[in-house]
Amino acid sequence: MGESRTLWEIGLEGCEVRSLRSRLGLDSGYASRVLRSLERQRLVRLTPSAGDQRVRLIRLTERGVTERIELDRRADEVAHSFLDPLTDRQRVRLVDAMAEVDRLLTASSVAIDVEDPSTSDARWCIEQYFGELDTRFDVGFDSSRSISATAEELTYPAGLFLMARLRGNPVGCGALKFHADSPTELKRMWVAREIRGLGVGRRLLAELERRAAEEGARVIRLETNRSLTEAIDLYRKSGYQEVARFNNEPYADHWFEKVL
Amino acid sequence: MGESRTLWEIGLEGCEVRSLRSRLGLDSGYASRVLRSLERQRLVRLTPSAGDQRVRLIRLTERGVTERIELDRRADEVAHSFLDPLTDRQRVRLVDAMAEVDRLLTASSVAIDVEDPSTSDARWCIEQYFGELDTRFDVGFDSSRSISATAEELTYPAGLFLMARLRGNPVGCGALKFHADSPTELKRMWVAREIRGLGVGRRLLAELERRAAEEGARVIRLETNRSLTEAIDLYRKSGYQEVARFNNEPYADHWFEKVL
DNA sequence: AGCATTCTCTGACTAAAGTCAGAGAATCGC
DNA sequence: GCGATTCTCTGACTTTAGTCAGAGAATGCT
Repeated sequence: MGESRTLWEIGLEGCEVRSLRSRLGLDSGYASRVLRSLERQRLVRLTPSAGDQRVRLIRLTERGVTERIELDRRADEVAHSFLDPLTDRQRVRLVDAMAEVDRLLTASSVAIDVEDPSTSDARWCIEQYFGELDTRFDVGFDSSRSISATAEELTYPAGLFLMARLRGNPVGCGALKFHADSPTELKRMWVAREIRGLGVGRRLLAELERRAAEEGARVIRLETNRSLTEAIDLYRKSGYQEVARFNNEPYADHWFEKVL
Repeated sequence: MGESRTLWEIGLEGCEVRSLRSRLGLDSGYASRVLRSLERQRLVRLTPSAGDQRVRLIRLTERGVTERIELDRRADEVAHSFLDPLTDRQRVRLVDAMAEVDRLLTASSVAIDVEDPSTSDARWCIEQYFGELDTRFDVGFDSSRSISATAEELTYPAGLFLMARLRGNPVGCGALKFHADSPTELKRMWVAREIRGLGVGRRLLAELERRAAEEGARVIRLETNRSLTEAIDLYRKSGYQEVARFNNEPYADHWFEKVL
């Protein structure tokens, strides 16, 4: 039943009831009853949160932890009952094929859409992007020294901001800055490390190009740092040609452009 | 709901209600209500069977066929929604990986057990085996000219009969004939064409050897025809050595034996 | 301070997918 | 011919997994 799933989702550290509810997508009334039933079985303990008296914290009791371990064990048993009749080679092939299916279904679940660059999710993406630049550039990265791409500059009609989401969670972004008298600029291309290699960067780039073309852009250009090798590979494979420096971005080593 | 599943399982040719029920594993009362609901929607027509007035035949009406096609279309749509965001290469990889998972899970669902060689399922397997020999041997195959391996000879303690089943359906067999003064003989190795290449032959052979050893056999031997190349490969790979003719089976070209 | 909002809980209700027992009609086995 | 079995149907009941409306307490906003 759903109680097992809930027990499992609580985790060994416990959590707030509201976060549990939103993670499992449960109705508040339903969640309340499920948790009370777990409490009656002495599998969990509910306590009011210290900070906010409305919020309830839920933790597994010792019995709850035992039960959770038992659930894991039974899941393992099912897995073994599938693997048991197979040879070692077949097991490896099964595990590999399932991982491949999982990867590709994950890839296909990533949705890309225009979003407002000023939302907290969008700002979170951009922070991740800056953080990654800071660790990868030899000299670190300070966004105030770099050419600007503010939320206003990336909001239509000045520009646009694309976000990639996996089951609701932001996992990538990319943006355009339109200019009246010069080519459209590509900015803020970032893909979360966990889902790299699934073609999300390629999809973001293709979608940005499609939308740039829709806005009448003939040429897209961008600058990038030599440490961002995957990005540079992607640009080259997507038809971008290296061109002479066209701006004075202090962190850039390469300038690319593509005629749409 | 389950009605769609039922509608789909009826098939375009219709079927008997009892076979539908056993295929879907439905309770008779529940099935009755589901089918009546489909009948009320004019998706199926129920008629008494000509032969047996207890049995009811179910057929899709024209509306039912349309509905079934619509169900297929919607399933296709879901499949497309998964494939749409992927590149052609990713699609090929997804389809391949899913087929691999399916193959390996099928392999792992095959259960091998000792069964009575006189049941109709066992006789069916042996007929399939004879049928295959008849088409593959240059001179055809007439079991009455071949060395016997009757149900009695393959029943413990004279011998034993293993059957491989996939979700209840027989898909392979293999047998042993024990002898007081000569090596145990291996007979009736057959695997249904649909599930070849999944390692079922190898498992049957390993299980026969294990049980032979359990009965105290030190050596297993067998004869086979040159046209049965997969079987010969399997025997060689499993450690069987070709030996001189040890019986006068008219259909045999090769004689093998393995010391356990 | 006071109104809106958030979080949780309770009670009432619902839909889907069954299970179970028993009955009636037809057929089988001897 | 007749008792046992098979097939189907009906009515009563259950379980699972919820939804919905509203209430109460705590907190946030201004």
